[in-house]
Amino acid sequence: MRTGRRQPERKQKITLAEVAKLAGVSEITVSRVLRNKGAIAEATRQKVMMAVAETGYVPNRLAGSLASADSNLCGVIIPSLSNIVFPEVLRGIHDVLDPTGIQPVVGVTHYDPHAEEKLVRSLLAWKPQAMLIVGFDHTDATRLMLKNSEVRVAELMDIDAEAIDVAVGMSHHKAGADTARHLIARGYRRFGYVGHDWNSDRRALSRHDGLRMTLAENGIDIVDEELFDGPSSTMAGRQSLARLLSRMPDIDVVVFSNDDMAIGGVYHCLAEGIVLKEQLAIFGFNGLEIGEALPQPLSTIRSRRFEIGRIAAEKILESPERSATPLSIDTGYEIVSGGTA
Amino acid sequence: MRTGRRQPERKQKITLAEVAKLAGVSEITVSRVLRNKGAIAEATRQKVMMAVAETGYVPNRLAGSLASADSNLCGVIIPSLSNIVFPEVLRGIHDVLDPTGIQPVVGVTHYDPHAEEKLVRSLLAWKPQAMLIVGFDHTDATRLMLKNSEVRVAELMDIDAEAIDVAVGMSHHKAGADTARHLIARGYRRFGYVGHDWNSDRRALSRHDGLRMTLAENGIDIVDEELFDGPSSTMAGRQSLARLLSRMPDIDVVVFSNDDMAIGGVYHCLAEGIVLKEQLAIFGFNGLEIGEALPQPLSTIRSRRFEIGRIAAEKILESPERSATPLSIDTGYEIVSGGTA
DNA sequence: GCTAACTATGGTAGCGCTGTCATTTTGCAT
DNA sequence: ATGCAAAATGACAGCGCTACCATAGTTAGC
Repeated sequence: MRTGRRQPERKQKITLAEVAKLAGVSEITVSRVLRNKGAIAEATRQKVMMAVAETGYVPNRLAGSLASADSNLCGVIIPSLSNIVFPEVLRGIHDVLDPTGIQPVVGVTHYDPHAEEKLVRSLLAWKPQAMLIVGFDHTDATRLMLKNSEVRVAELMDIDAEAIDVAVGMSHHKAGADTARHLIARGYRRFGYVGHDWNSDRRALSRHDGLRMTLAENGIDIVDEELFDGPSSTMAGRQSLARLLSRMPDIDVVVFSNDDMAIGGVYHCLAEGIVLKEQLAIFGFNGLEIGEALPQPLSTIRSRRFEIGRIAAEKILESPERSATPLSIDTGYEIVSGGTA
Repeated sequence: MRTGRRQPERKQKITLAEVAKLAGVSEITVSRVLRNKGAIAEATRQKVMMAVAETGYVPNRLAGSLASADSNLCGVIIPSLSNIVFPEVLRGIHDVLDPTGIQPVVGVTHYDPHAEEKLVRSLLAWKPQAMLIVGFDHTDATRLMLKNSEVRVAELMDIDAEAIDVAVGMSHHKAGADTARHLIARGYRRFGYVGHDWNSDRRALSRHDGLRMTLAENGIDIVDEELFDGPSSTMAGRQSLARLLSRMPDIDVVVFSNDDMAIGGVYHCLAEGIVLKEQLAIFGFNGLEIGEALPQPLSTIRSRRFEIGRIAAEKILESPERSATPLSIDTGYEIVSGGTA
């Protein structure tokens, strides 16, 4: 007897064959019923559905995908789950994938390009329908794998570099520049900056560069900067602003690397009785809901995170073929005047 | 000629066979090298690795998992991506899965048990190693599928019901009760409540029940409640508190359904010049970082979201077999006295 | 020198599906 | 009846891997 050669005690799994036998039809017919493919007589469909219900059959997508060379999986790679912005992008992606039945497999890099490389490698092994990946900050190997993989690739959040296939996002450099222009127009001249770890968050660095360059073009220097060595957080923003002000009390506006940090700055002012805008202006980045609800809504730039996810997913699903030339989609942003600057 | 029968122009994919031919060994040897399985001579390993590098071979996990009946995929089902708490749980899960190479496939239910059912069905089709799912609020069909699936199942966040396999979380009912006791001990007697949509967030309802019951045991009624018909948000909290106070100005403490809402309440007080704690006390739930950084740190209950994810994932990986009797792990919580109550 | 016990490698048969093509059955105009 | 297209169904091979078993080469023990 050679049957049942492997895993002698393998769980007596229900397969198409059993369902087919019970329904008195062939396997392929069951398969067709389950996939709504091809013409099926109503009576047959019912017989099959009953057999499916009776057996509690659960199809094996591993087998199905292998046979049809079409996995219904989609790789999503984000840098972090600690910050609400990436889950928001994920949400946009999810909203588009959900009705199509494509399932996201999520990887988190912790801002480490080598971790990203490993992730890309192992996600590609699932023959995904597409790969959605945050940023341009890849290793050469990663870029090569993605290029060779023939799957659609979307790079998210940023459009300041050449895409592999499609990039969906905004120019962070330009956002930094616009921040400078906006604040100069409002009369601020003595700029401070409070940021977090640039090594991980390249986009924050990009904004800072845009800010600094445009200020410089207008003959303005950043008076002082305080960089927190770690991920952004409200507490880090609060403490960093305190340190900055103790060194340089006569700054009149502080640009923060993002809203988390900026809200911390607002909290510092509230705690110290510093009158926002009059004594000190604060400007963030992201446009989080929690900044909007502040007594004085946070002045910031609202990025369109949900849309970035949504549009990227849509673009990628549009066609299984990569576009001939890399495409870059600018989702733009909005300057929120707010009440703190 | 029957070869290349399907997808005549199918991408000339590199398979184990090509690598094997190039390396001058058999397929199985390549497979073993790649999986570090069985004894391989160093010279052979090198030959194989060179062939792999040369061809840019990417293994096909669909085939591998099908053959070995072992998918390395893990289903994760959460209600929402809009609230930071679920990404935090995801992070805990991710931290454990990452080193094992198991990849999470994420589904989002939007608090809809039928959406959850569909997700469970389609995730089970991937023959996942385990399923991690938030809450107990399943349809009968969902519960049945999970029970029959033979995969390990962890239900997260809550332990107030019987688990299918393992539950990891805390008692929300008890947290509500402890909130009541804590606030009574601090001398508060005129209680208000501000909440959000209970139909979706059953755990918030559970906390409310615990609060109300324990207050009642102490002869205290909730004076007035304001329920926002939608998901929790800072803005909703702010506006709801305003409405509550306009009806009932002489309340001395308001319990919020969670920190997002409570922080909105704090903002309202800051905006209206209501002195926190003295004129009005505010109490939240979750223990978000952003509440901690407030000028007066938010009084709240800190749930251990990251740990819930971590412990659940660890428990599930411990053994591929389900425990004989359902297990319930209480990760507890911590009352944060804070500065607002 | 000869068996025992490894170590290293290969042959082969599926895993559970689906694509292709062939075949049978039906509907309907003639 | 008759013919013919369309509708239903089925047979079969194979997707790319890995488990199982077999075999060849290598060392050790006595």
